[in-house]
Amino acid sequence: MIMAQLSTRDRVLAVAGDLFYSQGIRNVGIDAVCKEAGVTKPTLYHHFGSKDGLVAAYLEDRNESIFVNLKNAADQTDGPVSAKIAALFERLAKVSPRPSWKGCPLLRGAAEFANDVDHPARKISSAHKKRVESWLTELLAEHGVTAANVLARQLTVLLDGAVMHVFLHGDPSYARSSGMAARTLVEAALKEKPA
Amino acid sequence: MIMAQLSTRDRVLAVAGDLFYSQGIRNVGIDAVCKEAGVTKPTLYHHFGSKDGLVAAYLEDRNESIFVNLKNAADQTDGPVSAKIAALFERLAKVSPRPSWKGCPLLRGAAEFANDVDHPARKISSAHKKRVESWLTELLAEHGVTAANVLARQLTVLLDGAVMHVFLHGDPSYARSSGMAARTLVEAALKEKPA
DNA sequence: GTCTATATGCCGATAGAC
DNA sequence: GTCTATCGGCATATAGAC
Repeated sequence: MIMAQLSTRDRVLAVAGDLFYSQGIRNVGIDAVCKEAGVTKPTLYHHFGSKDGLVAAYLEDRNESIFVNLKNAADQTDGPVSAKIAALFERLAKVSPRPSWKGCPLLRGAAEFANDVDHPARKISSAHKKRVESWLTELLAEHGVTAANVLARQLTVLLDGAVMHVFLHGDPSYARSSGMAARTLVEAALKEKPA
Repeated sequence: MIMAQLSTRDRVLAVAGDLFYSQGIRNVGIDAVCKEAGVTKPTLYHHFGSKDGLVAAYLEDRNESIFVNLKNAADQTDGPVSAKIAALFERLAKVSPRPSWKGCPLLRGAAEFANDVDHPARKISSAHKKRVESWLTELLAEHGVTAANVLARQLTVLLDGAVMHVFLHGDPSYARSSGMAARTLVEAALKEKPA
């Protein structure tokens, strides 16, 4: 990561993001973030207010980048909707073998704060998944799927299940198996009432 | 929980399980477990060796009870395989609204220790999901599904995706939507080569 | 906006007695 | 098998100077 040109705030956020994602949010202390970013604690607290504030900024950042990546994967795939959907799973299969890949930061964040429904991590994670679901609903509807909202839910659930299992077993083949299931679901929905 | 008749070890384990599940493993200290169980730290360490040892015992315990519950849900449902599979999702919809329900302890445990592939929590969680997958493979094969192993993977992934999303949004309807998808997948597999 | 220095409390784990 | 007492370390957060 080239950070020389970043503002202090952005540099701290970038470092925190790396550490939170690779080590787990609750497993990373403010001290470690400060040390790695080359700032002192009062500076960090000046910009983010609290650790929860820093966590929220981190997850909002991932929310945005992941959403953009998903959209790009679909947009850059030609062919029927089923191919666009399959591309999301193919992207998972392609990205997950990287040593730094450790699952979905939003899902993991929500799991780490299971004790507190009102924690920012929970709210941001839920909103992110709803956002993906809404986007998929639009995409499917545009391509003539009736009851697009139901199928969008099913595919979002399937995709996150795939993420969890690829992570759990360290095996990207779960992404491809799940991608085949996604294809089946899309095609079954199209048969109900063809476009 | 009635614990008067339990051995010290089992009482500590029961208390630790409640706390780990409701508060998150990393968020619960040894002190809290000891206080709640009415023992001192050396006693806990005598029985479990370390916090990781206690965590492993907790997750092994949940592995067993969850697996039994899933099997029971399928066994107690009559009709075609698709109905037995749908029953797993129906069980999720039924159980998840309880205030104490906070998702899958194995998935959450794995997420909490994302930084360490060799942590007992990771191994136990992975083994548990493989166990469910193997059981489903058998169940599907017995009912005439060809390529039962592929379908078992897809259904396991879908089920855990449903668990995560029901948890994330606090909305059991994700279980029913996913159950419908599971039905579709099973029926599509049976059409490939009917029993 | 960034620093030095520190408050305050909880963490996992253990020595040694009985 | 269970206790009292305690170790050393790290957690989040802040007071006050510049």
